[in-house]
Amino acid sequence: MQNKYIDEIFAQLTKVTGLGAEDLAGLMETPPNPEMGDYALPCFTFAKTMRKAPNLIAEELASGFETNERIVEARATGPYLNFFVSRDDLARDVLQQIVEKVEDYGRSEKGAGRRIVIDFSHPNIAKPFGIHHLRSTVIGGALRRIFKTLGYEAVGINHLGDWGSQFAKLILGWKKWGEGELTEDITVHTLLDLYVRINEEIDDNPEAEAEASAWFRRLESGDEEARHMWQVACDISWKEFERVYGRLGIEFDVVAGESTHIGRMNDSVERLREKGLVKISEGATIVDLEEWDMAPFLAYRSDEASLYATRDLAAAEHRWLEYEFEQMLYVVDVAQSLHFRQLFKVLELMGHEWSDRCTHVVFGRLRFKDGGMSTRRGKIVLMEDVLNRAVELVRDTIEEKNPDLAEKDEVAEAVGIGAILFADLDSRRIKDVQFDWDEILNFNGETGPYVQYTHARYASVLRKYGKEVPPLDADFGLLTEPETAEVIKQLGAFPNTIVRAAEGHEPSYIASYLIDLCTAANRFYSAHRVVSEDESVTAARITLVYAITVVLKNGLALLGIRAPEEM
RNA sequence: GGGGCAUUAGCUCAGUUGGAUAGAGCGCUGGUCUCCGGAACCAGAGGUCACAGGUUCGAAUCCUGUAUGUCCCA
Repeated sequence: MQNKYIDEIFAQLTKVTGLGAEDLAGLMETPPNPEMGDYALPCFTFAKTMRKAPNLIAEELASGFETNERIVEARATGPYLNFFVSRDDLARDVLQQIVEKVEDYGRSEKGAGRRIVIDFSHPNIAKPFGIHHLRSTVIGGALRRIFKTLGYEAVGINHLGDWGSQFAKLILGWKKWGEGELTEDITVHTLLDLYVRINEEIDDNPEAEAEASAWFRRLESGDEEARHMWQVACDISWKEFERVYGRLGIEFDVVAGESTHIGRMNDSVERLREKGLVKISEGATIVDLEEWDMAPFLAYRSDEASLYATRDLAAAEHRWLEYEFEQMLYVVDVAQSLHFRQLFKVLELMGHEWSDRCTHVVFGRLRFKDGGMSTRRGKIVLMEDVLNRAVELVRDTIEEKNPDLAEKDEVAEAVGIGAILFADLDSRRIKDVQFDWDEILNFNGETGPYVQYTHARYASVLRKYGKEVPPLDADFGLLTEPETAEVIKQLGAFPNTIVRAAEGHEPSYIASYLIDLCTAANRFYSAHRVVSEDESVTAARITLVYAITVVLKNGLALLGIRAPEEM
């Protein structure tokens, strides 16, 4: 919270209270009700030093405050000192910025010269893109855009799960039941069937397990046949992933799976040894973390096989050398909490002073009403099925509500996927998400389609207006009704909302902000006519409506959601 | 057994760094509309903020314990 109004308030209060601007900033808040003011200073803390009742202090400060063209009133309400900002000054300030910057409104250079690595999505190769990868993909994708908007150099990395014993199982499965060569014509679904079947086989037959281990050793030692089959499986999967990412509007700066780090694992483990951190326990190579109440970090299994922990260690060290990041974020579900606490502790013990720049951006799990799902047993909800179903239902709704709409397919795609994305991003990431079709496909209330609808509705008003948008001669002094002022306040809060979302690694702040903006906008719309006989009022309100569409579009874009002009 | 996370209205969730009467949406009930897109707007009902202590002028928010749920531990 820092702007010229706050500066104005501080300029006067620092003299009277003897407190610095920073101390005051920690106290300032927003009144619960806009009728009470725009900013508030609770006066309880002054009671001790000034030896007076807080409400008296508030009154004194209020009467001593010199109002001006920015702060038009300082009023004591009980123990609170409330400030009123000039409505037309605020309107002019906010709307001019939006009109000038348009798609750059919200953008800043705050993060210029600062680099942040974001590890997200990382689906498993040789399995279809499941709905359980939605959250990391969507949260990470949003964070990448949010940081880029703030001027950071955000490096989005897709650390594909393209290494591990599951590939050995797959190869074994193909050897047992596959027909001919493994080629790229095979679909990822065939690979999944194979994976399920071989797991059943291994459960029943311990010899198969040993065979799979042998294949993994061949793979890790660079055996040509094993490597070739692995590569084909990767190519098959990547084709599908690219299609899904395209629909979700997700981009990466680097695609570097676990396999890119396997050549570095030995060096990393060697460094662990040099530091005297490793122990051999039951044949496995470990770092004992009992002192920190954690299970040991497992570097190599007793059969010398690497684990994803090994690969994450190598990857982290490599990324530091490559990027010298200010922060590195791992957007990974809560089930991996222990793993990351272990990893970061090991990095610290190794003497990497950058270990505290690593953060596990935790999110809750997707929950289904009919219980969980396991790829191992082949129970998997496919991402594309979910997207397709949402798009189909939107298509039905369009037929019902707006049958004359042009480009129905394109709009249905934007709105259907928007609904899924918004549903995933609108609550704090730590919470588990209930995946409930009824709720996701109910387009009323706090949903993606509601935000998109609000945008389309005002875009339509601008079209009906028919003249140049935004008008050049708008008098912002006409935008002072309470409903109007609320919209303007919301519009002005957008840049800082992006900052908060970045600091908290919390895209949901953007989603809730958009809902609040829509609510304020729709209230304004139902209370006031935009286009009327009065030309100057019309020009001012059209500018406001234009600003609403701009900010809704910018905000949705941060979440990866498109804003159709009509729907 | 050890550890992480969570618990706010029937359901799904907000609640900035501790501050004014705990807010939305869904669902339910009722209403708005001679007019810019009703996927909207307004109103009503619905709460011991899991429980018990503690810190504080002040706690949904911080601390401790308990309960419940959930996840992790070669």
